Amino acid sequence: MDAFAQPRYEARARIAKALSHPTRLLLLDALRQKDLCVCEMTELAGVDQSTVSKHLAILKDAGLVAVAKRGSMSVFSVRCQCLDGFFRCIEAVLEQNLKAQQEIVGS
Amino acid sequence: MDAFAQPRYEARARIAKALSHPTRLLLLDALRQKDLCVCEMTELAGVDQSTVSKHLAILKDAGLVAVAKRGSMSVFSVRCQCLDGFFRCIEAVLEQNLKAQQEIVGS
DNA sequence: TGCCTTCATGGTTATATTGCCATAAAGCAC
DNA sequence: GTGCTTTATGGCAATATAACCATGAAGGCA
Repeated sequence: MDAFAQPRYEARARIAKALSHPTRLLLLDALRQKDLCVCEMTELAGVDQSTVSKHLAILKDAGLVAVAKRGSMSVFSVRCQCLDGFFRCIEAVLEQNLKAQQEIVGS
Repeated sequence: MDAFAQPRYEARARIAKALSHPTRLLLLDALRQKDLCVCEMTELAGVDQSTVSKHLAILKDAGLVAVAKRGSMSVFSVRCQCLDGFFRCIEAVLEQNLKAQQEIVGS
């Protein structure tokens, strides 16, 4: 790989990696509806609060969410509208894979 | 997490995970220009041939690329147009992060 | 046939990720 | 002040990922 291209692809991969865990996708989906604090998301995700906190830190480091302190609570919000494009792409791949599976079964 | 939602998010995450490595992003970018065989991509990526082969297997398992045998060569191609949406999303996040960085420095 | 190219896969090691528990910091109420 | 809530972080164990090397299978050609 080109030495100039490498950091570029690494930066992209860091973003994609933040989007590559089911719990983080769930949290992002929920945050797209409305802003939420950690304890609400802990309930939603059904895993330990520390686990949720770490997932949110990963999303925050990637620049995907923002956090605002409200008293003792941390309220998170999505930081970009562009996630639509990402989710649509994933859905399209899943649909396509499903269709391919059905063709195999049907043949 | 809802027991019904879980497999859904896991399926999404599998696709996203396939997109979360710099070498795989490079390969996909190259394949968006034109179909390529493994040896060409090995040259491009600058890593071991077996490494490229494994990365391609991951992309194939995710349904992101297709492979066609041509003699002793395996020619890969992108399998969905939707990747534009994905890449645009990543670029938007990167741009936004860069802008935020500049604001911090500039303040 | 023999030789070369192309590719996929098993083995191994190093590193990264993920989950929980325990804990500590900070805000709020009393 | 004491408590309770909310959150972030260190520690640790289990698992996953990724790189290389070595090898073997299959195609093409002389």
